[in-house]
Amino acid sequence: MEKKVLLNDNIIDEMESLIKVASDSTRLRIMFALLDMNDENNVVEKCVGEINSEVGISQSLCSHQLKILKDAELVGTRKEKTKIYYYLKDEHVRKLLEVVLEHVLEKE
Amino acid sequence: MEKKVLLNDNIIDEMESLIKVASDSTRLRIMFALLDMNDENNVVEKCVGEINSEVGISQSLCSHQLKILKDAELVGTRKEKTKIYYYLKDEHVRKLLEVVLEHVLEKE
DNA sequence: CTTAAATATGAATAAATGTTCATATAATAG
DNA sequence: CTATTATATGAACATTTATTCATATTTAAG
Repeated sequence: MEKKVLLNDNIIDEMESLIKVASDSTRLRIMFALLDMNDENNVVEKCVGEINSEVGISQSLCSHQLKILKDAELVGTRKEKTKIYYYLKDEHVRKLLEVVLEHVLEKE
Repeated sequence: MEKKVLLNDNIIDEMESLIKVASDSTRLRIMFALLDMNDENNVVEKCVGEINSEVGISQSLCSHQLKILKDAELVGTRKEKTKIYYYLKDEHVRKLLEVVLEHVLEKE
């Protein structure tokens, strides 16, 4: 009953937007590139060039998709000289990727 | 390193498919309708008619979207006379909704 | 067998989305 | 100031997707 009150249209729409951002394979690859080697809770940062070559996509596409991830506040940025470093911003993102990965692996 | 081996294209694609299924407000509403009143780990079942009137969508749309949810194995069905009861099939779905809801509520 | 109730399906349409290409901006080095 | 490197942006296109409408299927009841 309490949950029902919270679940107004606004919240559903925000959930939809957030999940949509995660629902694309290119963006998933980007997020995993930022998750990779993330031992010991260390924050992993990579610049755009590193990301697009690691993921195997064009610079333009990478930049477009990073903008979408940043607008959704799933990644953050840090500027250093000419380079802009991106990192996963939110613990919820990691959990989301974990849950979905588990689900997929379980069905093998 | 171990994770990297697992993350081949197939798995990314399956993750994409799964998240795409969850990334629509109509399907989110349907899933919450099946999650609602789910105290004590009880399984909630509702027939198509109950779902579409509760969610406020047409019978046809509801049926289309339920098919998508079922193909993704996020919901299951049980037949009883002329009615078909749907229920949330997977614990991962609940976790996914939880994580996303938390993320959205935290940003208020 | 006919009718009614519950659900599913197919075609059509409109809207949203991912990707590419060309170009713009910003910052640094020479 | 100019050239170069790194990143961002806008327009265009092709594809996917949600929704509606009309109709089909299934099951039970009379």
